[in-house]
Amino acid sequence: MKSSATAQEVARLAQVSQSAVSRTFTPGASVSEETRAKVMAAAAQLGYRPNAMARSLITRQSRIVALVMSYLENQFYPLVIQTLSQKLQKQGYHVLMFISDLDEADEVMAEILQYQVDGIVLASTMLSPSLASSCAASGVPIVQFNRVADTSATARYGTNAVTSDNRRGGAMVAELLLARGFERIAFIAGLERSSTSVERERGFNEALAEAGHKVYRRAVGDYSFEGAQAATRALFAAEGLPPDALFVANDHMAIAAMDVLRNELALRVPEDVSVVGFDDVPQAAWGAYQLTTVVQSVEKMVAATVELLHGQMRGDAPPRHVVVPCELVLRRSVRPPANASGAASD
Amino acid sequence: MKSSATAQEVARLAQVSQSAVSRTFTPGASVSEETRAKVMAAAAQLGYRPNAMARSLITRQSRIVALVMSYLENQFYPLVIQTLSQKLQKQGYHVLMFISDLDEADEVMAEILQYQVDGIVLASTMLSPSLASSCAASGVPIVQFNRVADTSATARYGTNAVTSDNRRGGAMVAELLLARGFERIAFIAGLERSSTSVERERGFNEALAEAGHKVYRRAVGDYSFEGAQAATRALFAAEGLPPDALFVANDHMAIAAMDVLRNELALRVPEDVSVVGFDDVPQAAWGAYQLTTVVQSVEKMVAATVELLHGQMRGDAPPRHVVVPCELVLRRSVRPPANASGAASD
DNA sequence: TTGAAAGCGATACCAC
DNA sequence: GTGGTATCGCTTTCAA
Repeated sequence: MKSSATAQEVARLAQVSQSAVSRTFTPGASVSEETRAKVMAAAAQLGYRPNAMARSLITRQSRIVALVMSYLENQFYPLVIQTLSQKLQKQGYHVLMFISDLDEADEVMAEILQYQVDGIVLASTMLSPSLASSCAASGVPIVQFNRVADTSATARYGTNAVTSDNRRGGAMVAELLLARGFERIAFIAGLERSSTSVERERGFNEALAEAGHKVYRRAVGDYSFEGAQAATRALFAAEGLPPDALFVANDHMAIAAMDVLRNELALRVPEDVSVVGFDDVPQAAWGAYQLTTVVQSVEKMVAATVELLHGQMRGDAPPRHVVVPCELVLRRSVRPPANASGAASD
Repeated sequence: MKSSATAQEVARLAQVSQSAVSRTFTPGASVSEETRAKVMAAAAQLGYRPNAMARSLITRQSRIVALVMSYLENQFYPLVIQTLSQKLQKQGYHVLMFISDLDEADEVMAEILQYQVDGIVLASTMLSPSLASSCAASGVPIVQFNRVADTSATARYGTNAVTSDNRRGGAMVAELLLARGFERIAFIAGLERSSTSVERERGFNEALAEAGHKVYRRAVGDYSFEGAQAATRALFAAEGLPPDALFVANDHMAIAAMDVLRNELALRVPEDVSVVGFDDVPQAAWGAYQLTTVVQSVEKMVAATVELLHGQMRGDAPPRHVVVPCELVLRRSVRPPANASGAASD
């Protein structure tokens, strides 16, 4: 048996019309209990399942959402896949994965459109103008996840976005480090052109400035493990006193940084240098490092994404940029206040 | 513009038949340069892309492969997604993701089959007999990745599998630990019913026995982070001398174990206890721990999977169980030989 | 409630 | 090489 049974065959076996079969499998259609029973019996016997391709050809709904990502090394993204996929599955949608380097985005876009997807989620990838316009042209709703293209383009093409409050998150880090009395605070940026890195740095710098401080040293890690390792080496190889605190634009890079600090430079964290990250990676990632980080909730972000997508797919709801608040979670990679070493208060 | 252009419209604009349009977009069809040019121009103008749904309806090929996974916490699996997705994309296939808890496997299966996928990759999930039979019935080739159901079922339904040489890998660990002179070697198992854990343990025990040794203590971690933490606590809380070496059935759990050793029990790795894992997780995961591990190459395993799938989809090639060799990679989580502490030789 | 018939958008087989 | 036509499996009017 190569192909599974068709509605035609089920109809024949059940002694009803093909339409009846169709109705039986269409929620909320009018079928008598009797016919339905006959159809279900026949269907079960033949192992019949409606052909989603044929169905979507006519309903113009594939119930497929495309998820585009550029790389999964960063532990944050697997979590996104899992959460998004599960939430969508509950609503009867499915995720078609596209791994794409940034330069082949247009090619990928063409493939996506062929599958008549109902929506697109763009994660860890910037929406190029050409991509945005081909989306707009095809009328497929698209949500940018975690990163946004420059707002001008977003506004122009009416695209949606879900990000966390990166700017505020960056500020929270600055406030923490200043309150703990650090004096030589360094920063490792991600991809210079990504909105996440830019916003986090902006908030960070603003808060430092407000307190009359400024960043001590700065390097770029391009959101890669290797890049962050190199950036860390550079920050600590420069002449003058080494940094006493380090804000890294995401957890993935923060882990790389701590790896270098501990295993190459023989520095202790947090005794010699404190480290703060950003994102939300599972404990398996930050475990050994007990990384203090600004957590952006995958759960909330994905929920917002699904909701946005839904609204767009129904046709109501205008495009929006949803900003999810984030939260600072203290762990042992930041040195506690000097006057409170040990006991908490009292 | 809601829906994109159809071949019909392109044909009209290009002043050719719809067939000509179809041929233009069918690699290796016979179209004159002239027609092709006319069609391409019209297509470009209308933003035409063939509708994959309609196409697959008639070609009976969706060029979609379903990937079923149960959880992505284990860093090994994101790598699998990425590699598999990229390799398949290169061949014109795409990955439809299904996250499934083991108990809802049948439900998921039904959904998968609706999409007329060309193949199924089952990772981190066991193939239940019912699942296997519904696959066999539908004639969709299926490859079990990394785990296998009991071989009897595999043979019966003629399913494919790709695993690494877990048994030999387990033996390699035993040989290493014995050669280094450890005496109280403990083991943390994964899911007791999974072939990976069973085979790794079997090889491990066999090699120990061959040298006249046996495992000192044993606990079960169920392949979860929390389970492995608890298992580690149990192993070291038992009365008597604590283990001096620990073989953990996968890296994900090994990281959890080392987390407990270091952060809860204040033990040093490898000075107080050596640890060995299994799998192939990225450096971001093992970095701080410098975990010694048996590496099963994702690259090779995925390559084998794609090849298997291909053979099955073409119809030639019999079902096979491909066993990929694995390799022991030494890092600092295992104490070096006592007589060679420091310099390597000389 | 039911069945017959008209497509959805593309491919494949056919004569020309 | 090209254009007509049947067909893929299903949903959806529309009469009955």
